[in-house]
Amino acid sequence: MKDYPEGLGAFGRKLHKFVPTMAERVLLTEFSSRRRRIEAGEELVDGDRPVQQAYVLHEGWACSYRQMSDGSRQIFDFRLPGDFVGLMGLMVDGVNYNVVALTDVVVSEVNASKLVSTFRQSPMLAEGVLWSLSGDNAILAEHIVNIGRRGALERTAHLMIEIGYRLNRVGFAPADRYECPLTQKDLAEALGITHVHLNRVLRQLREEEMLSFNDHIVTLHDMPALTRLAEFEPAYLNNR
Amino acid sequence: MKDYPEGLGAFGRKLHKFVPTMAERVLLTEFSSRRRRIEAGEELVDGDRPVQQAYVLHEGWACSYRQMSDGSRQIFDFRLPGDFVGLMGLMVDGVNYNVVALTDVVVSEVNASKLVSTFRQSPMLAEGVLWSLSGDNAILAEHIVNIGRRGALERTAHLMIEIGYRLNRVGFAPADRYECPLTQKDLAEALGITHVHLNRVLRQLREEEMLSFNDHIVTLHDMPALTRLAEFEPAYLNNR
DNA sequence: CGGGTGCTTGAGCTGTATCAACGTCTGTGG
DNA sequence: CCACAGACGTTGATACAGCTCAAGCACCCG
Repeated sequence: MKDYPEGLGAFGRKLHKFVPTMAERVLLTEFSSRRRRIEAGEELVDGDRPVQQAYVLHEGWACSYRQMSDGSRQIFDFRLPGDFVGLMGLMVDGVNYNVVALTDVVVSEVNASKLVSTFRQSPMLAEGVLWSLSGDNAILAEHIVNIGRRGALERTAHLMIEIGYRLNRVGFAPADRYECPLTQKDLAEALGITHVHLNRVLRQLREEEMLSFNDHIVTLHDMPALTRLAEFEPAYLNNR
Repeated sequence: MKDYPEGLGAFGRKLHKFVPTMAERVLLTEFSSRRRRIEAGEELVDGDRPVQQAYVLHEGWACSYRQMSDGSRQIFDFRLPGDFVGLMGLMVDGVNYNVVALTDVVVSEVNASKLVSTFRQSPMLAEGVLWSLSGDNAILAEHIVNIGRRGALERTAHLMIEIGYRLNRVGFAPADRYECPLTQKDLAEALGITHVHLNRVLRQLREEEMLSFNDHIVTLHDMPALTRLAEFEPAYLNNR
């Protein structure tokens, strides 16, 4: 739809604004190189391990979460194609969360020296990285608002719309439908409610013909109604 | 306590790791220049206004919040001395949150061109900005965990400890005591509970002699007990 | 065929919200 | 100097959203 660099996939699509020259193009390509596949269930970032490695996620889903001592966990963000994973780990010694692959994923590794050398070679791309992190920030802030102020129904609708938007933005889904590898338990852990209650919420959303989630397919049947219900405003996803 | 640049205050103290040379020192000083005072109650960032200006906060407290259509609001972060305010606004067209000064504050303005020129002149400082934003990210993630998974008592304890830590880190408070300009309503809006319920929670924390909040002074009477209760782990605040 | 994983539903409980009232302090204007 | 209004904090009574515990169902896979 837009004139972004072809062949760089979701990542290039997201950062296309920061790749004006051929030189930047080459650097960005470097970020997307040496791809490798990681299986569902593997931890991309593990707070208990010392060594930290960041990634660019090209395909598949991951989630950032915090394991609680009582056995429950809180997912605080999903990582979708085009997103950085674990960037923070490069900047600090330790980190107290994990990131796990929810599906098989394809990633490029980003280590600290690659990041630093990119900063030296292209201030423009440094801005791009900052921009990307700002976007993550906005998403986290929105999740706080979602969990802190909205009821379970609105909250669920909001997250489902958000994910749809983010997938659509990087060309991984049409506007009203996407494949969603999450279990109800995963979703509930992201929303701060129990999976039992989420199940009832999903039923209600289905009965009111706003949204369905079956066989790992989410369908947003009635976007206007959903948007109204959740008070969803896409501004924070800083599209283009 | 450490060998950080004197005269740059909280901001220099936070970023001292990224100021190895005199050249960087000068650039950082530039970030702290042209200070001005803004009164309590003024909006530093307003999502409804087009123009966006970022700040370095030198003194005083601010908070980032989202106004909900039903009149309630969710505070998702407090901004304390040494923190950036509204950095994201420089990177995107619009923003859907506000930042308001909770006390009179002293700030330096940071505009987009200053930020970009700094990126060009010092990749090291660019890293510093990235590091700072990573820290904000970690704080937001922790707030999601706090609101999503902890009960009101633990949640309150956690936030109070966090703020104490952050103030202590930039030299604005001893380890177990700080001046806190928040009202119970503000705090409740950050914690995702009502001010009525917060009042009861504070009473309980007081009665169990863990924490008191009177006359705008927070005293952490029993840090070990509080830390245990809230499962507080300071790692995410990436001190030094 | 048996066991695991994920989904669904029911019944009862509880943490937090809501509504309402009152107390205290502070600043303001008569 | 008093009267009053407006913030803020405190407490009680009641309601309800979401939790817990428990069970059963539908798959899928070895």
